[in-house]
Amino acid sequence: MTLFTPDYLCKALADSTRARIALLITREKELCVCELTCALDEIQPKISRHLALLRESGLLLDRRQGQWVYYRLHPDLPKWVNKTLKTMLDANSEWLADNHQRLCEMADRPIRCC
Amino acid sequence: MTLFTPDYLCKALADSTRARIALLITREKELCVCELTCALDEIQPKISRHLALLRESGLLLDRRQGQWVYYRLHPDLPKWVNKTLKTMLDANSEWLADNHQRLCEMADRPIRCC
DNA sequence: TTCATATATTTGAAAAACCGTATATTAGGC
DNA sequence: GCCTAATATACGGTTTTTCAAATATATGAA
Repeated sequence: MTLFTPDYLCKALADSTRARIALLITREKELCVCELTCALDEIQPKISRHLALLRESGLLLDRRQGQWVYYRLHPDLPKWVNKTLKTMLDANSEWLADNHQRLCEMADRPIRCC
Repeated sequence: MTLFTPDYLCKALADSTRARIALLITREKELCVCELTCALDEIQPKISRHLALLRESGLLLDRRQGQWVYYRLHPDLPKWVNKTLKTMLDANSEWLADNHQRLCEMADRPIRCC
């Protein structure tokens, strides 16, 4: 079990790419690597590397479904972490607007079946 | 005016020293450098350096009163930043317990007169 | 002015973070 | 098996962060 402290959480989110990933996932519940790559308009290795950091930090959990790997918030996060993410998301929708729009306009988004 | 984004705030708090300073000040409203130096049990230049970062980031505001310099949260912070700090503080009192105790036991704390 | 206390800044080095590119791995369809 | 798409990791280099130690500045008291 990961011990979340304020500086630990902030270190995980102290990067634009990771903060955007975390908030988009907070909003959408679950996203796969290619959806995030499209939403953030970044190259895939960069997204994967930051996702690995977020997974290793204990913030995200992944599951593979066929070729795709989906990431979601870890279900056992302390309540204050979820609350913090929600607060940040609610107040920063403008900051995420471009990412959200690219996600919505993405062609051939993979279909979740479970 | 500083533009606060989630990653910007998290970068400011992505260090144990700075996170403790920010939360102690959130709790105590205002603290001077020597109080923080005592509460965190760190050398003074280290505290001053991190305070300068927090001030330059727009999170803290300082005022000099005699020999002492007091730091408080910047009054113009976005609401979500205050809310985030409050959430972190409320859920992490245990993490701050030692710092808070050292502050309470500190001898000759400077007296605020204004 | 001289001394002491509180605070800030500079310096130089070590550690950590971040990036793009190249390469591995894994799954699915033929 | 081979090929392709999705994802992960390794490599090498640049930038950023952090630190302790030394020094500078500012205030108040004598």
